[in-house]
Amino acid sequence: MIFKLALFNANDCIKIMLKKRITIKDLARELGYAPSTISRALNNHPGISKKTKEEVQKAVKKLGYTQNSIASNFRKNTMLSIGIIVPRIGIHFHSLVISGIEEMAYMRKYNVTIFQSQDSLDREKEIAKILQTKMVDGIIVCLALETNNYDHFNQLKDNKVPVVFYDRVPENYEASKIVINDYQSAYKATEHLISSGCKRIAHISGNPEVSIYKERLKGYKAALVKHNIPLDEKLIEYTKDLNYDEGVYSAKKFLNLEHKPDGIFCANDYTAVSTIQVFKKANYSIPGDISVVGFSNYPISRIIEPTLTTINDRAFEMGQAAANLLIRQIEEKSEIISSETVVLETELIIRDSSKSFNSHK
Amino acid sequence: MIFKLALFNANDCIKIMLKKRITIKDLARELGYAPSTISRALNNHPGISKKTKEEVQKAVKKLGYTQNSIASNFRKNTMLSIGIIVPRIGIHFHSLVISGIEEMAYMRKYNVTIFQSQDSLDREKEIAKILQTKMVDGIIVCLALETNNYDHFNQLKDNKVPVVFYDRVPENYEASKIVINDYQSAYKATEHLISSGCKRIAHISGNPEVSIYKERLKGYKAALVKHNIPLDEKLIEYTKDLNYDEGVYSAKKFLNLEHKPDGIFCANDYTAVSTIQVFKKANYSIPGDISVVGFSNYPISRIIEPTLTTINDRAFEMGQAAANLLIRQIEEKSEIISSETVVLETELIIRDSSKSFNSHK
DNA sequence: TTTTATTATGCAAACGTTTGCATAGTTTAA
DNA sequence: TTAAACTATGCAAACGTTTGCATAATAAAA
Repeated sequence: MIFKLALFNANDCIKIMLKKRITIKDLARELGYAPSTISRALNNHPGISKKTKEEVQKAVKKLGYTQNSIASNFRKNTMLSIGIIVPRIGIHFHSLVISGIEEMAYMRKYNVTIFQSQDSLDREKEIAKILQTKMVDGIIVCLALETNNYDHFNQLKDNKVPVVFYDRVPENYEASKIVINDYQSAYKATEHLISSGCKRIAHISGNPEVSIYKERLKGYKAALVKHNIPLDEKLIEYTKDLNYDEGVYSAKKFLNLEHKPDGIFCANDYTAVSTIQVFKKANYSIPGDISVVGFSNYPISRIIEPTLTTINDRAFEMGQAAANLLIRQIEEKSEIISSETVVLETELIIRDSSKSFNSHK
Repeated sequence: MIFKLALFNANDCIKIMLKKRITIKDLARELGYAPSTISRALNNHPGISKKTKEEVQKAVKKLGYTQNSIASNFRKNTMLSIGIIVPRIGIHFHSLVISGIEEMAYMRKYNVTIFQSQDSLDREKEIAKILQTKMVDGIIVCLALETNNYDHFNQLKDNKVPVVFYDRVPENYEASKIVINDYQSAYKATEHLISSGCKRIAHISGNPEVSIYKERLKGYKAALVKHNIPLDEKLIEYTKDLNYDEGVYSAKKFLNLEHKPDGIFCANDYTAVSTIQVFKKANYSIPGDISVVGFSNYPISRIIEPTLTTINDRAFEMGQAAANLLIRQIEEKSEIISSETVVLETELIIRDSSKSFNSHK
């Protein structure tokens, strides 16, 4: 033990005994180099000889040096870090997006700090304030349900922190956005119902103040109009946040109509699932009597009986795309942050809750 | 315009024009105070007069100052940040835990940085290396499936970075842990099947090398033994990671047994759901012919028909508890980091996939 | 041999904030 | 009136790393 300790100089001994962190200076003292040389050696700078680099690596192991990345980030004035503001992490869609973001960020050596707005505008503002303190190099946001104005993101813009929005994105606000084409997707879903023989198609909508639900509603209507099917407001149910119970409620209303629908396009899978269950319980056959199409391709859509025809909303890819775009903007460092909108292609996944194109008579 | 600009001094003008960040020094110059005074004013230090604090706040607004928290963290040698290593964010259980962590952390002014190990030991090691560079003040980990040795956490220990494990925790390794009592929970679940009249109870297990699944298996066996029901290895199916398809496979094997089970305890809800579906498809009535109990209380357990009796594994609370314990350890700063294990109480949620205590004859 | 490149290293400042100690000014107590 | 206490502020160092510039040492070219 004494022999082992003798290999260290007095100062290092003290550091080790006090469990102080070993710094570059300690390595410098140990090896008789200047701190700058150590720094360059650690960063594999070309001007440092191979021999020295090896010496340094050996000393790193010996003294147990780990970089103080706060100091490094401070000096380099970059965090290699991106922030996410998400309504709720527990919602499957968002957790998939976050997963995609993390995956892409990790590859590019960035790390990812998450915040939940809990769908509250106030909290979103608070978080925006926290994030503009140079804590992150860029931010990815899905707006809170409550959010109807975007001033709190201006400060970030002013400080040249790039922001990329996804899914619930601000309207009439210059910013980078990653979205799917909700209009087009809803159109596609509705058209699928039409072409599989449905004549009276209902829609369970989210809050139409929120742009994505507004677009889905529009797409639904456009498909009907295109195929000369009259719109009927009784066939549209508006919900607050498209949860399971609201789906039950809406489906029951459809069930009680004198002239019942033979197809329902739901703005998400939760309501689609509850719709299926309500109609099954009322002894309707799906898709025999009524077809149901959802939106999002949640895991449950493959499990519910019948399995649910739905739109794959590409959550994971959305996260990847958001991280990708954000990091590009961070690293561009041009004077003006460019605004770019990426629209991801969705796909209609046809399962058993709707008749397939071929099977309709 | 000129008048407005005249309110700024020359230096500030340059800063603003170049869009350089405003610092404490700029505020100091603007107001004729020392930077230290500004710093104290901003941090609401008692030694600074109210008048000065107000002046400073006014200048902050005027010049648009935001703190450089990298610098601040650097100087204070703390990040107010906790890291999470999680197998996969997209798994609902983990996203709930993360949600709980974020919630607690946010209240305590910490932020949360997430990493996915993708259930890979190598990646877990890599992340541990990244995290020990003083990037975070403490770490919360759920081990990767592959992980069978814990040396990569020793470096963290050496650098006095507290670590709290949850759910999949290391065995025979001194560390803080947040767990549920898997043994007890499985015992409870199995006993419920017994007391609702089942005589032949099967089990779908996860990988029994993983401690939580080993414990669930043990609990299952113990309940049988306690109630004098003979163990039968044919009634136990081992899976790799308890996914839906493995559940289907296992359930079919049970279905093909000459002497079929009348109750199945599944180590998670996915396999329970597939079990229900397999038996339903084979025209078994649930819970009439066979009862099924799951584990985790996933959202799907309330939707599947029949709704699934399961164990509430308290994911959100687990996250809260982990963050709580970790932050306490961070702030204790005692010389030795204490190891503490918190066992959360689970509850059996009885739904329609098993007969209730009262209804069994 | 002298000049010019080339290579390897060191010096010292800088990044923005915080903080222990010092000090000037003011009030209170003796 | 002087000492003591308190208030408000300033000075300067410190945190650990990086980096532009300078320099010493060596090798190559003239």
